[in-house]
Amino acid sequence: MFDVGSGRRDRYTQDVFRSVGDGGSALLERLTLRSVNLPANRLLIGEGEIGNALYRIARGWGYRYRVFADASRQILDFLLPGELVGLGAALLGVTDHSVRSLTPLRASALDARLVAEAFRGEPELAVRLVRYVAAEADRVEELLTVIGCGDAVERLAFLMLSLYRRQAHRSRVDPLDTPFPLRRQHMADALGLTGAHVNRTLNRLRQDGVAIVENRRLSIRDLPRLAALAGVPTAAI
Amino acid sequence: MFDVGSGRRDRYTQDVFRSVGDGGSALLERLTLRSVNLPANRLLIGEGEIGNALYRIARGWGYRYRVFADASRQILDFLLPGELVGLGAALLGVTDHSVRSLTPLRASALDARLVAEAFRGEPELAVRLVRYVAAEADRVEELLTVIGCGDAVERLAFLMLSLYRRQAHRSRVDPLDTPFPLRRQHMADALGLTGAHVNRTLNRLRQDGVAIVENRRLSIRDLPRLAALAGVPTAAI
DNA sequence: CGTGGGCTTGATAGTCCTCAAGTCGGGTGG
DNA sequence: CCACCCGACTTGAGGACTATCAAGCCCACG
Repeated sequence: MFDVGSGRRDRYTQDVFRSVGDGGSALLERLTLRSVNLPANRLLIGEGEIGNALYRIARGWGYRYRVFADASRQILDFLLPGELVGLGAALLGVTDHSVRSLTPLRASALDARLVAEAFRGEPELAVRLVRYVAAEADRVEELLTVIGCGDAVERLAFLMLSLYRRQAHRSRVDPLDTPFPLRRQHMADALGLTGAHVNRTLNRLRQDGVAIVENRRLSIRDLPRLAALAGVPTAAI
Repeated sequence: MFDVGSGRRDRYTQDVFRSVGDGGSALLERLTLRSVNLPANRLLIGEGEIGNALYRIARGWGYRYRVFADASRQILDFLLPGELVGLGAALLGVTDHSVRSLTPLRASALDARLVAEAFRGEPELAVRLVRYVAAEADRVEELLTVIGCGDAVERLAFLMLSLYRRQAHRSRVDPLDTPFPLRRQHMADALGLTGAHVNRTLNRLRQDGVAIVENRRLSIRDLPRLAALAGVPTAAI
């Protein structure tokens, strides 16, 4: 008996295929098509082509975004090594977002029929896939909340904490020296700010001894304060 | 053979149980527990209790929201008659949002085991449920985009258009006289604005002949212009 | 070494918020 | 039936935050 909605607080569901049993691993192996390599800042999936494309990121970071009025863009989520790309869209059919590499990226393309087969014969895997999508949606809702309610300092604190925790969840990382490959403009586009103001706000966070972003790395100097700014109850750190 | 990610552009997936076949209808009937009635502005599901609660709205509107830093709130989505409440949370296990009635509300509670049973023995229904969650997530991403990229006029235009289209999708409604039971504060909390500024912006939209909100009803006077403001390509109206 | 992209910083302006007072309308109790 | 009352709406003035625009700097890279 697999558990659905059993209350596990597994918000950062990753490694979808790990410990799924023979069926899941076999499916994964059988449906891996090819490997792609991208330099930084290239289109992996264009707006509209989603639905057939399904990738698993082997190395590097990416992000998915929507364009607004053919002018600006909103980054919806960042994609870390080990995570899946295009799963949510594969379930809905089509969505209007694109995916781009943030750093040099290596990903393996999966056959989108994986999803259909999972639903047909691997309910346990299907549940994992759905949980994955729900966790993605949860992150977007968190981001929406901090953008709708918070000022620039709180938004940046949230972004730092969120990306730090996602990395810490999957591997041991030093809070004082975490990978953080976003440029100013990426933070701006994710948080509804401008690059210039992101820069000013980062300065303030550094001066206040909260956190430092430098050389594509994040150094968290005061985790409790960062979490407080990000709107996270201190108990949940 | 049921279709998964087949490219159907069914973004407003509703009536999840309609035409699912015997299994789906039987499940729905068997797992309907009781009916609840709420006056306007009452808590239907509190933050954290989600996961076991699953409702289907029979009459009235609701909305789900998150609180930020114990002070303000972000409305994530509105819930219209016929729609499901708590499904996304039932899949993930727990999320930190609450659900409240916007108008007087009648809803029937469903047994959350519906989800588990669907995955075990009704793959077609499971796919529909997942599509439903994906469509919800899609709406949240649209909202995030317009809040991150647009000004007050564009945000309000988006909200009007979005709620109009969701109603038009399920029943014939007059664009010149659509139900729109949100107060100023609801629009503000959904769009990252203040009630006062929502009011000023509504005035401008009325003076510009785009749309009028009055007496809990929306009157769209210039649909193409409204859509353009909302960031929707004119072809997609 | 030249070059280009990203970063940094300043000055200015605009959007939106805050606070507050006044108005309106619907519901309630006398 | 009327007076009251409370919540929602409306509008104004002032201020805070963030955007815009622009220029110079630094560094990585060819």
